[in-house]
Amino acid sequence: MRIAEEAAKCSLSVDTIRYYEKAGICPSIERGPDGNRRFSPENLDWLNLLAALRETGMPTKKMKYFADLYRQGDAKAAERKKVLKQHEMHLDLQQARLTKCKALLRHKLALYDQILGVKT
Amino acid sequence: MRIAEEAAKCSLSVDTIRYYEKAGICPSIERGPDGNRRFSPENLDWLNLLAALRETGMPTKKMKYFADLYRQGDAKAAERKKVLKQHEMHLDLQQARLTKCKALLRHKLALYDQILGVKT
DNA sequence: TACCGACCTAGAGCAGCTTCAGGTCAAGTG
DNA sequence: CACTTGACCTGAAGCTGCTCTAGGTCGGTA
Repeated sequence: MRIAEEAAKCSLSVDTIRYYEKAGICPSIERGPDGNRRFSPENLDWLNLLAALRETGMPTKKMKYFADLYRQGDAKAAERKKVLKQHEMHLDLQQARLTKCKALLRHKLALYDQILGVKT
Repeated sequence: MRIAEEAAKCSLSVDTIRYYEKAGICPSIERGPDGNRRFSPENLDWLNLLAALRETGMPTKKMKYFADLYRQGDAKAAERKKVLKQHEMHLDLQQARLTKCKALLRHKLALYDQILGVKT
């Protein structure tokens, strides 16, 4: 009786967590004698990271690649870092999109203000 | 012999444009006597807006709703404005996610620097 | 006339969840 | 002690939003 809480904590749905584990997108999660998942702090750290990566547009394929590197241990730490670095750059791209969209919306909304009169 | 260029201009794929038109997500696009689409400035303006909205996470259902309002004319202008306003707020949410992810990545990258030594 | 490139449509395929059907188990209730 | 309830489990089907494929049309060049 844990998964619902933990899911909420890291802003993933219960189903998404199960899906991620099954697909190897996150490292596998220990089970109790009842067959239910027992989340370790490490698990939570992972899920938190994955949630953040997903929310900012990382494809699951890349997340899986990252998880695969993790399973291969410290030898692959440098490569893992590279994946994160890459995503950091991707964030800038998204930032640009956000800014562009914001400007466009402001423009459109100004037009609506003209049409509608500035009541709202 | 137009769609490929126009698609590139508004950063949508040719297939996406066709899909949007067919699904009523954008207003329909005029055809020449050859059956090919002839994009009006208005069409381009729409596609540009849709591209920006999509890139920042608006679901197609909402885009379609917006297009439906447009087809209903000026009477629905206020409602259309509301949709855009709503998305403007959604942008802030995304901004927060971006910022949070950025902080998390910085933290993780710092840890990797410790493990790997600061070579990179 | 034959081919090439850019367009067209309908429909299949794919990613990333999300929902559903059917089942287990532990705890509380009459 | 049987029974219900609630949180978990699994495998598989369903949904969204494209993306790709197959098969075809049309206008221009060799």
